[in-house]
Order: sequence, then structure tokens, then C-alpha cells
Amino acid sequence: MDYESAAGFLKTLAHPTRLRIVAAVCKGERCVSNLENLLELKQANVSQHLAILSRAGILRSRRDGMRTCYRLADERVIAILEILGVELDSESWECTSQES
Amino acid sequence: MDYESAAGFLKTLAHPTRLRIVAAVCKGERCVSNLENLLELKQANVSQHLAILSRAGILRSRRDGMRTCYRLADERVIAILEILGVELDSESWECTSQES
DNA sequence: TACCTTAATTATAATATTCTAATATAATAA
DNA sequence: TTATTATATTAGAATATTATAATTAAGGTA
Repeated sequence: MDYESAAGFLKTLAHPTRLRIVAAVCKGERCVSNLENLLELKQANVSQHLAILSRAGILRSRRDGMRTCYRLADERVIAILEILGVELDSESWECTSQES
Repeated sequence: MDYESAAGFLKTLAHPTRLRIVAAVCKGERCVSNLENLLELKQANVSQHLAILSRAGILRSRRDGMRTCYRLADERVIAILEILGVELDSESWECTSQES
């Protein structure tokens, strides 16, 4: 991987909301409304960050009726967050029946 | 490390020039003019990127007469670049006597 | 002292990122 | 069909980042 690509990849990760999303999905799928509640952010904003992570290949999505579920697609981000000592558990949160 | 700090750290790294600087110093010290020649960038620009990396604690500097030598101060960045498969050797380059 | 070299700082314009609000799309239900 | 829910997209202003040029500062030498 060249410096340009590596910098682009790191830039994709380099946002607190996107790191929280990664932490939230690293134990399993989450739909957008669930992330919206968890992160307490506007729907459009969550959707935009999800699009950025998906475009970079870090997340992958799956349609489930009206919902879209996102999951981690690149395990390397976990390794990177572990090196930095990020507590991945801090974004674990139960889904309610209405959310997923 | 919280998400805000981790994102800040990654943002510091997330620039091709800064990654090239990290790769250049990971085998040993380099002075600014040497980096300037290696990277083929303007002095001011190199100095600015060095300042960004130093502020983040990724590099440390040492005065040597008229020169300032920079070295890697945080080995975690090497581990991160290895995860991404970045070829760190691509920025190795001999210093001339005039440069260091 | 004056001069030269190296590096850091400042100012600025160009570009990129981010969040919000508004709108559009898509799936489902009534 | 119309309405509702979930998500995506677009447009925008505000903010941040970047590279260049100009200036400053600091170290060494004649």
C-alpha cells in the first residue's frame, strides 16, 4: 500500500464519530436507527459517516426490509484501534425490538 | 484512549507527506534539509508537517548546531503502517555530507 | 560587526471537511 | 392509492487543512 492510499484510509478513520461507529458494529450488525440512538446524532449525519466508511471498504451494508444493517468489513481497523488502546466495548449497547 | 484522542492521532498521521516523513525517520534521525531533498517539498511545508508530527508526540527533535534532527518518538505508528502494508523502506535514502 | 545557512513562523488563498436542513427514495402497511 | 417509516442524497454555511510566499529567528563564520 502506498502513502497516498494509506493516508486516505487513515483519514477515513480519523473522526470520532466514525471510530464510534466502528466500535459499535465490531461485535455485530447494527441498523442506522440503532446507531442514530446510540450516537445521539442526526440521521443524515450518521448516514453520511456510514457512506464514508462504506466507500472505503471498512463497512459493508445489507438491506433488511426497510432497514439497512451495517457490519465491519475490514478487521484491520480493530487492530489499529487496539494499538491505540481504544476501549471498543464503550459503544456496546443493546438494540430494542423497535430498532432492529 | 478515547475516540476524540484516537481520531486526533489518526488525523495527524493521515497525510501522505507525514507518512513519508515517518517512514524516512523510522531507521534513524534526519535533519530538515535532508527531508526537504528527499521529499522534494518546500522547506516551509516540511517544517510545518514536522511541527504537526512533533506536537502529536510522534516525532522528537534535537538541535545540532544549525540543524534540527528529527527522530521517531512513538513506535505505534510503525505498527499501524505495518498493518496497512506500507513499504517503509521506500523512503530510505542516503544523507550527503552537506545535508547532515 | 556583517553575512550566510538552516529552520521556524506568519499570512493568505485554495481546497476539503463537517454539520444541519431540506428533499428524495425505498419498503411496507392501511 | 395514500401514508408511514427508514435511509440516502443534496445544498449550504461554517470550519479546518493545506501549500506557497514572505518574514523571522537562530547558529555559525569571516
